[in-house]
Amino acid sequence: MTAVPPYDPKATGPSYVYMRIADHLAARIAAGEFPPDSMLPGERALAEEYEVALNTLRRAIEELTGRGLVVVLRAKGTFVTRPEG
Amino acid sequence: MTAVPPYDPKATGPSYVYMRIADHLAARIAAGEFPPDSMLPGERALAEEYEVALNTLRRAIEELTGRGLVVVLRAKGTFVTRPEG
DNA sequence: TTTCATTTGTTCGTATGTATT
DNA sequence: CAATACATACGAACAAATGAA
Repeated sequence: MTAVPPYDPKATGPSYVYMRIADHLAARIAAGEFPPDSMLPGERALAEEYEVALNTLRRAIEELTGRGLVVVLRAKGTFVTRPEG
Repeated sequence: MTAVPPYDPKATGPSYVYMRIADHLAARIAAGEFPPDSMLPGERALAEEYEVALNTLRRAIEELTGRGLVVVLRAKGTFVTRPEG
């Protein structure tokens, strides 16, 4: 399992920034970069990393919660869910 | 069934603007002001009426969709769902 | 108890994009 | 093509919850 290529703002794929970021984060999770139960970097850190506004990054996280890949706990962090359980 | 009192930005209740607006809109729906299958006023109109930013009004609508009270159809409008089916 | 740092949550105002009619 | 209506995205500021000091 190779590492997920860095996020490329100009890559082809889903039209919307938040969706591309969600896909990219999902791939990083699937690749084991963020294992089950681990905490993701903070929203603001991720927003900086992906070079988007906070709201846009939050949209991406929202997408991941919708897919059941993460759970968000206020003032605590965003955590990778364990497949199944 | 009396009419829903006008929205009061300073009233007590849920702390968040979007939640108070969602509750207010839900009451208007329940009161029959917006009957099943009817279209709500546009987002911008409602944002003006409630004196909030567009994003905040949209957050309130999101809350209503979560409650199953409305469905949002892009470029068509926001429609009141029919209780049960 | 109070304070502080950390992290997510809300709200604003604005601009631009996309889908439907 | 134009009008309408919802959708995405930006940047900034402030609020609220949590836990540790």
